[in-house]
Parts: sequence; C-alpha cells; structure tokens
Amino acid sequence: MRNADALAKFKHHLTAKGLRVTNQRLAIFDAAFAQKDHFTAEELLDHARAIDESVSRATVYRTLPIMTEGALLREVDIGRNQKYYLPNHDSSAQVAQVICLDCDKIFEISAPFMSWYGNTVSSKLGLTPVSQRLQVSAHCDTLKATGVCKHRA
Amino acid sequence: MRNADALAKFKHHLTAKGLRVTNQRLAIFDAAFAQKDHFTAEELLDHARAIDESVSRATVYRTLPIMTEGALLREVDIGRNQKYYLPNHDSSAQVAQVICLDCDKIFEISAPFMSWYGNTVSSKLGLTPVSQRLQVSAHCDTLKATGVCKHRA
DNA sequence: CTGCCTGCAAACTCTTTGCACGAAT
DNA sequence: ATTCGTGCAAAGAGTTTGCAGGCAG
Repeated sequence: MRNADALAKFKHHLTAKGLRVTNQRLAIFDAAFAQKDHFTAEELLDHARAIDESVSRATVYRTLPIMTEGALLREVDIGRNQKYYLPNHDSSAQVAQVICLDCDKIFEISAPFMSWYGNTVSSKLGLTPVSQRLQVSAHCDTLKATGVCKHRA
Repeated sequence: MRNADALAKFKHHLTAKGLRVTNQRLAIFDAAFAQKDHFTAEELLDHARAIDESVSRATVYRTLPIMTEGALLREVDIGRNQKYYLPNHDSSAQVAQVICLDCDKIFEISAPFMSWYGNTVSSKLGLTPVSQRLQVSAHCDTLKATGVCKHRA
C-alpha cells in the first residue's frame, strides 16, 4: 500500500466513524508512515512533533488505537512494558515476530499456517479465533562468534 | 510434578544460587502451587498472606522471577498490563495459549510443533531461538448462541 | 556475626483521563 | 453554532527500588 492509498484509507476510516480529520491526526499519520521499522508511542510523538509541533502525547495515544482499528497500523506486543507499532502495508498477511534479544530488533516473518492452527485449536474449545500471535525470542549467532550482532543498526 | 518434588526443587534452586530459604519465600511457593489456574502477582500476594501474614508485595515481586528462572513457574504474558503465572508441572511441554475474550479464561494447549517453527525461522536469520509464544485470542460460540459463556467459572 | 532478605513507601514507566479551550464541520 | 478534538497536567496501574532493620546460615 502506497502512502497515498493509506492516507485515503485513513481519511475514509475517520469520516466513516464520524471522526474529524485534524492536522494533528494527519501529522501522526505522516510520522507513522515515514517509519521504516517498528516504533513506540514516544518515538511517534517525536516524529509527529517534527511535522506539527502542536501534537501532544495524549493525542498520539488517542490516535494509535484509531489507526490500529482501521488496520492502518499493526500493534506488536512482545511482552515488554511498551507496545510497538508499524505501518500495516498488507493487512491480509499473517505474520510472526522473531525478536533478537541481543540487538532488540524485531523481524516480521510470514507465517501463513498460523490461522490454520488458530482455527483447529479454537474450534475444539468452542471458540472462534479473532487474532493470533506467534513470537520467537532468539540470540544472535554472529554476536556469539564475533562479538558483534550483525542485525544491530 | 507433585508439590513435594517441586518444593525440593525450589529449595535446591535457592541454595544453588546462594539464596536463602526464608519463610516468606516458602509461603509464596505454597500459595503458588495451591493455585489451580493462572494467577497474577496481586492474587499471589493475597494467598501468600493467608499463609504468612508478613509477606509483602515487594517480596512477591522479587520472588516471582526467581521461581520463573528456576522453572517452577511459567510466566504468561498475553499483552495485558499484567503478567499471569502458573505452576510449571511439566517444564518440557511446549504450550500455546488460547484466550477467551468473553470470560478472560486462559487455556493452555499443547503445541509440540512450535519448536520446529522457531528453529526453522530463526536459523534463516542467523539466530538461535530461546523461547516462543503462540497465542490465540477468541470469542465464545456459546456466548453468542445462548448469551452465556460456558467457560466462565 | 555477616550479609542477604524484608517491609515500607516512594519512585518509575507507560498509558489514560478530566477539564477548559480550540477547531472542524 | 455545535460538537468533537486538543493540550496540559494529574491520575492510574503494575512493577521496581532505596533504605533501615531483621533473620538465615
């Protein structure tokens, strides 16, 4: 999804929900879609403020769930005390995360079989799956061998 | 693992680490292993205090990582703002969680294929897997049909 | 006796919320 | 003109930590 398409989708999502298209929300959108990697709420605030200085932390926190619900962002919770987000360029993709414990990098990996698993297990319990998470925490081989984690930016 | 075995393992883990066997730690252990289901730190505090009134919140929070590291408890993070724990009766088991969004119950499900997945994906990235999490969030079919979630205790 | 362990309360981090002002429709 | 959105600062939840006294080894 190109940013222009995503922007149109965002505006459509807002109006469809009876929400307003404000400069702050647009700045937050732009800041989010300029990121190449996962980001936190605080990082998003910094970047959004670089675009529109008036953006406040509260508005970032209020906008993130709106964008997540509209499938513009994906929320990634890896069991730390803060959540990570990333632009959702393909909302149909089933993805898992591999987290490098040495450099803290999060890799998004295609995992198409995940939904099969969720359906199988849930149906046995009389449940209908809504979402799934598959995460692998791992150590860096290169770090162990050479003392440097090759993934570190 | 029967509680007596677990208790021996706990004491052994403490002494092996140069940690002391205190009444508070034993009360926390007993409280944890008396639970039939997942519990939070706060719930554990309540139960531990029923055994030894002197147990403080701080000691519970300081003991939980010790027990987790010693494989006496398993820590389950389902992306809420608090962690859940449960006695780790079989530390070799690969388990996934199915979370009922209607009654908040957490089901532990055997998922022996998880390690295969972790190894496969990690090796491509030059990483060695340490741990894995597979979680399915789901809605209750019975609730939808009859208005009552049959899993609710 | 030594030094780890403890309870208390304050601190911390991330996130949410009440309020009065401001802006989108 | 209405009503929603906003920034600010305070509150909130869960967890961690500094300190002075207490108990295990």
